Amino acid sequence: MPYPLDHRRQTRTRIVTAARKLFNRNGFDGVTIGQIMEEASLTHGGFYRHFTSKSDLYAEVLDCFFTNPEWSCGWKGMEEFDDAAELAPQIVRAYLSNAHFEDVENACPMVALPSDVARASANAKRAYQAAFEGMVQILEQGADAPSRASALAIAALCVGGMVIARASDDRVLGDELRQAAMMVALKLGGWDSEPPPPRVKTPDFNSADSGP
Amino acid sequence: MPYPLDHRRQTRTRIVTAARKLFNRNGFDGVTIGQIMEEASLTHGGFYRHFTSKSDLYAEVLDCFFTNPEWSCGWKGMEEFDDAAELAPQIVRAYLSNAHFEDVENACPMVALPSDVARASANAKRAYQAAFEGMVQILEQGADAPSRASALAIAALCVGGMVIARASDDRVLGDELRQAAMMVALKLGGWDSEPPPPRVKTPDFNSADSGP
DNA sequence: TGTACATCAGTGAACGCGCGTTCACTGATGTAC
DNA sequence: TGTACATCAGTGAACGCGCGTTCACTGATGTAC
Repeated sequence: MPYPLDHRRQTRTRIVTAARKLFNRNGFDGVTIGQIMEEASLTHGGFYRHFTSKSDLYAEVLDCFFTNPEWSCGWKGMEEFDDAAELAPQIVRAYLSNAHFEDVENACPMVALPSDVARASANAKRAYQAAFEGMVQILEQGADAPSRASALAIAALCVGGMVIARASDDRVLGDELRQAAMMVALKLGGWDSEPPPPRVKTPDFNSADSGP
Repeated sequence: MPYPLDHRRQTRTRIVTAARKLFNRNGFDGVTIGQIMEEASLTHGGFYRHFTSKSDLYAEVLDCFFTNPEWSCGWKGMEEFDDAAELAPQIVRAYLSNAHFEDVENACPMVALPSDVARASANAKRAYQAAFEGMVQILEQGADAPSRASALAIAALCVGGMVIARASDDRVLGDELRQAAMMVALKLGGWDSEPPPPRVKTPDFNSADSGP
């Protein structure tokens, strides 16, 4: 067995990471295998040592992203919250934050890829759905948690607000929309009276660099 | 000036109509010019008599769709409402209805194409934004209309709910989500106490064929 | 009214580029002895 | 410990297909006389 034991696994991970970044920015058809391999510091020929096709990689990217919490923590910035009642409103704030809006490459793929997934395989859709259900589950937890219907609506506000903001030309409208969605979502969850925990800044919609 | 005066215009419209249908179903990269022209009962070579490029057509499709109300009335089914106070809740119901969910080809492109548009030209984004603002404007009108923030949130619930439902694998979750989004949106708008006008059926989420 | 002409929408073959995929080869490293 | 070997990750040239775009040509129809 030549090469170190996890060499293969590491390379595979590098490819998936590169692909996630590029797919997130440009979608499935907007990215070539050559670009992905170059981003992973490899040449395109080696791709098929790790994946059977481009679609195969796509499914794995979605799955990994939606499954692996660490990948989305850049904009979440909330690892330290184990109290569910505190976690839920913080997720809403982070999801609709400037930081998440601006970091396209590391954004949640629920925002970046919905129409791609709607046309993709059942595998891709399952991965998307799993992510959404995971989000709803978190929102439903906690002391005086919102109803299931409210949790679903809050999640739809988060994803919908971001999706529309990204597809709009005018940043001002996008900001206004995200702020409105955040306000309504927090109210729906019953979190509007609680001040945000002091160690995390409230997203500031007037400054481009704010967010967790 | 050979050919009837509006022959050219009619053909152009046929191409745009065919393109709208196909783009809606398969996205920008998932459709070829040959397919579009075939759908319009023409051969691919003639395409460039009407448009300078595929992107050019795409921008026109978005613009037409978002501007031309008649194109989206299949699922709206609400032309007869001129009373704004009645129109707004009816739009919410129709937007999140089974009919709209199932009719992919004639669906609102805000639902079908958000990630495509997010990566497309400023022209495309402007068209998307115009549609969204149009929707918000309708929701803001009427007697005791909701606040601007509520109108934005209601629109985000409509679009977001549909987008997520389309990208999910499980129809049951999609139905539950759309129902929750509808309930919350109607409540937000203050329309939950009013019964729906008798001449239009309330969307029935348990029957596949319901809707206006 | 009828004929010749001009225009231009539409046709379909051809071009050329890019991309997904394949394949013969290289070379790095673990294993056997 | 050192050498020969086997394995397989990675390379890069090549293939072939599909699609956007071009172009010379056809033919339908309005206009001039």
